[in-house]
Amino acid sequence: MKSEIILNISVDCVVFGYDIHTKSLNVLLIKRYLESEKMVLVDDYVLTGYHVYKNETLDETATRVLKELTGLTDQYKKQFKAFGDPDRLLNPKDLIWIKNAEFHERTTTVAYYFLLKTEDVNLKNNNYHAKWFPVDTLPELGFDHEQIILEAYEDLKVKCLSEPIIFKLLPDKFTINEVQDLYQSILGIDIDNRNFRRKLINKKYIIALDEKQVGVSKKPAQLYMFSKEVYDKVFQKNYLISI
Amino acid sequence: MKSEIILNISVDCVVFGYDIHTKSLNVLLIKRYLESEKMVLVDDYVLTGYHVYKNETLDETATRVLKELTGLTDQYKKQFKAFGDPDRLLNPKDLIWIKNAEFHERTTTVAYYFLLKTEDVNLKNNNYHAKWFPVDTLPELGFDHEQIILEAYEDLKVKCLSEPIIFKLLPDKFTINEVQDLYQSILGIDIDNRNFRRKLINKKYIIALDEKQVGVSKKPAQLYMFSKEVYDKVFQKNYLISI
DNA sequence: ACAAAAGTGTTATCAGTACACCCATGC
DNA sequence: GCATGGGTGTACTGATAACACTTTTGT
Repeated sequence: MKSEIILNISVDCVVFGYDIHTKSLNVLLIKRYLESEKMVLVDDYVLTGYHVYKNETLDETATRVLKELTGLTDQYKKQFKAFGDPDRLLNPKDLIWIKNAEFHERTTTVAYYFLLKTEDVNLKNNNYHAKWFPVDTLPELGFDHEQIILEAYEDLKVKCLSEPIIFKLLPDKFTINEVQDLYQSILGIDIDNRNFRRKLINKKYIIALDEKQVGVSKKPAQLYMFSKEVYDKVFQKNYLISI
Repeated sequence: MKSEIILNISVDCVVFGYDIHTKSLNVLLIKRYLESEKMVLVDDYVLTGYHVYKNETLDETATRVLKELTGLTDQYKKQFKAFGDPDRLLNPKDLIWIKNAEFHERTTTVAYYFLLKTEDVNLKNNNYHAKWFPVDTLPELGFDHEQIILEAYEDLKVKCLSEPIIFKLLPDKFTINEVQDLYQSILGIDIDNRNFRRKLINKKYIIALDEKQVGVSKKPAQLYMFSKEVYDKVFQKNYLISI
């Protein structure tokens, strides 16, 4: 037995996926397409999202939406902002679209972002024509979803500097250079490899494994893992005021 | 002509006010009181909040709610989280209260916090029996408002370390020691006066005025101001990874 | 003259930054 | 043997942290 939906509250999910091979931070988007006999009415992309059910929490909605699209559960997620402007769904294409959906014109959406690896998502036989787009070359987007993505990205940029969420975007076993590449992708900066390497290796919760890369056509790199247990033990708040 | 309200979406405001004299970071709460012939049914405090009107943005709702309670406009505000658990308003007292108000049982609230000075708020002839409470000794609170306040406070603690929002809680002219006291109140830590003083005075956007405190029964301290213009000019993102 | 808070300097340590070459491996 | 990315060391600089006494003022 399904619960009823709340017509004017939705959750939208910015699904960030890192492609370790192309070193690209991507966003997972679904196709929005509608045509009349004569012409294409709507043809763009949107975030995945859905209404909140009457008996579920916002977090549960987000989890459900992600599972529906990707099959994945237990991925890192963060609620980062609510978007509720009265005109956020009111440009012409969106109105056409809303007419065809069970959707209130004045819907407030609570936006989440997820962090995962593109390779964990199987896009074959996907009902939504979902596709990955690099976060810096987004396609045309419906509703206010471009703004939502950009704000999610901003939040991610800030957060990855102070919390070890970067590892949510990487496989369990990774090389130091892969972490550096990821930081560079997210932040759009260059990082000195020697300094970065020293810094990371000195962290007690970055643990060198007894393993090296296999199947690479070059010198195979040392693999490391991130230990959340050690991190939690070692971590201490610092109250450094840097204004 | 007033717009209709959206019955299941509200904005709640955590109004932080710093009392420079008692060195206390306070939260402004309003009385919730209801009695039958025989007994007191509800007697506690809640945040100020209200439904969103159909034609206003969430930010506008927050601004309106603050103005209604304090008369103030143009105060620093931040939307920090949406709370939408299906049972967030469902403990017995809250149900009694909701029966008496035009209020949907499954209301999602978008929470904001404001930063201002207690002395800027005139609580005489206030319709809501509003009262300041130190953030670390809150009274009994209705709904999920204790949780909302604590999360607002956490956000404030983090944010005041990296952005110059501290000055929103202080008068335009302040002494270095007043800034230090405020940091100590918010963060619950002790700060070395000499180090703090040097650090602050070295900032180009902390500007020494040609003025000293007046009417104090001790050595009057040098007054300073914060210049947002200089801050914006001088400010540059740093990508310091501190995980 | 006393109380109260304002204001001041030095040293040690740590972290960040800048910078260029050799090494190990697969092909 | 060569191309590719992996991996390494040092010196400089700037910021933080620890620490206690003198000064100024109002009363």
